[in-house]
Amino acid sequence: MMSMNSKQPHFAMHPSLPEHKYTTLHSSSEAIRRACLQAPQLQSNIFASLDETLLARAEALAAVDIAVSQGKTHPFKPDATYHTMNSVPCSSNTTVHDGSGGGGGGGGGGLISTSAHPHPHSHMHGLSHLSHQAAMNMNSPLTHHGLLPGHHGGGQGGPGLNNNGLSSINDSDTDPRELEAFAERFKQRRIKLGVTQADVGNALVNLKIPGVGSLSQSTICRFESLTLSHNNMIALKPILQAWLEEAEGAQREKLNKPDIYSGGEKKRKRTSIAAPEKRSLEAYFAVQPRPSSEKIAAIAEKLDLKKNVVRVWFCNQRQKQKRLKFSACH
DNA sequence: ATGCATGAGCG
DNA sequence: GCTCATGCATA
Repeated sequence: MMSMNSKQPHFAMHPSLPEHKYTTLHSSSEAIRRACLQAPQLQSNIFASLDETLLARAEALAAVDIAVSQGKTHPFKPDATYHTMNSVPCSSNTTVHDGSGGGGGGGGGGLISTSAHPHPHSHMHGLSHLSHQAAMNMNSPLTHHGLLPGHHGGGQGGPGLNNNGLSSINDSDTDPRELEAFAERFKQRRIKLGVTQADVGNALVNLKIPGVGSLSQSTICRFESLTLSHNNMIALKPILQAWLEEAEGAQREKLNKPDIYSGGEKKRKRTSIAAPEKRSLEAYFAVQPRPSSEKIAAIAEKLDLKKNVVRVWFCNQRQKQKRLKFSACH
């Protein structure tokens, strides 16, 4: 009985997407590169004054990348993972500077909404505001929701501390290793319960935890695969743990007493950036992860992509890289 | 499982 | 305009 169909319409604003060729090709070499290449700052200035030249060069670089990536396979996955892979030596310096590093500081998250998709735009359901940018400021703003596990702000990891009695976080809760272990346990137990990721997300509402609504399959999946930010992982852990305990408890009950009961709008079109363009973007990104609006416009024009698409791509790329760096260092 | 996108909150 | 948390759509 939870009637909600968590799909609310919500049209993106692409009147007519470029409908590029759909290709799925990932050059995972970037992962490696990113993990090791952690001091792009040095080139910021250069990029600032470069223009066609560098762009062209970046593209040339991209071309090289193509050749390379076509010839071999890489051991790494293209996307960052939270896994503690100690193999990659993190340059002592450039480690995890939280977002504040670049230029845009802030960063809020979604809000903790109730699961009752109130508006036709039911976008953010779940908790969101959880960890926020807790890492940047040691005082996580979300704590005022009582949801976020508090903690110091050391380096990347720290959700602000909050002792509302709601959730006190211990060092172990923020320990990457522990989170990783929990995620693994969570997945196994979830599967044992025969529940899908989507089910979990929707079931969270039933926990009646203040501020906690539902979450999407995507988020549950990312939690299990550790592809969320560290703070996000920390914020979600207690919630998912609560669900797990609840679910297992319910199942036990069911086993004891057999019986009881067992049991529209328009869709947004996803833009797909073709492989060649993607490679170029990656090349640009390697040179300058935070291009100015003008640069973005220039790149967009060169690649025949919408400026906003390029901007968002860079944003997402930065998010990914951040995770990557973090996991690489932990 | 993951790519592209939205939107809150912040500077 | 960015970061961050999160979602829809899709491979």
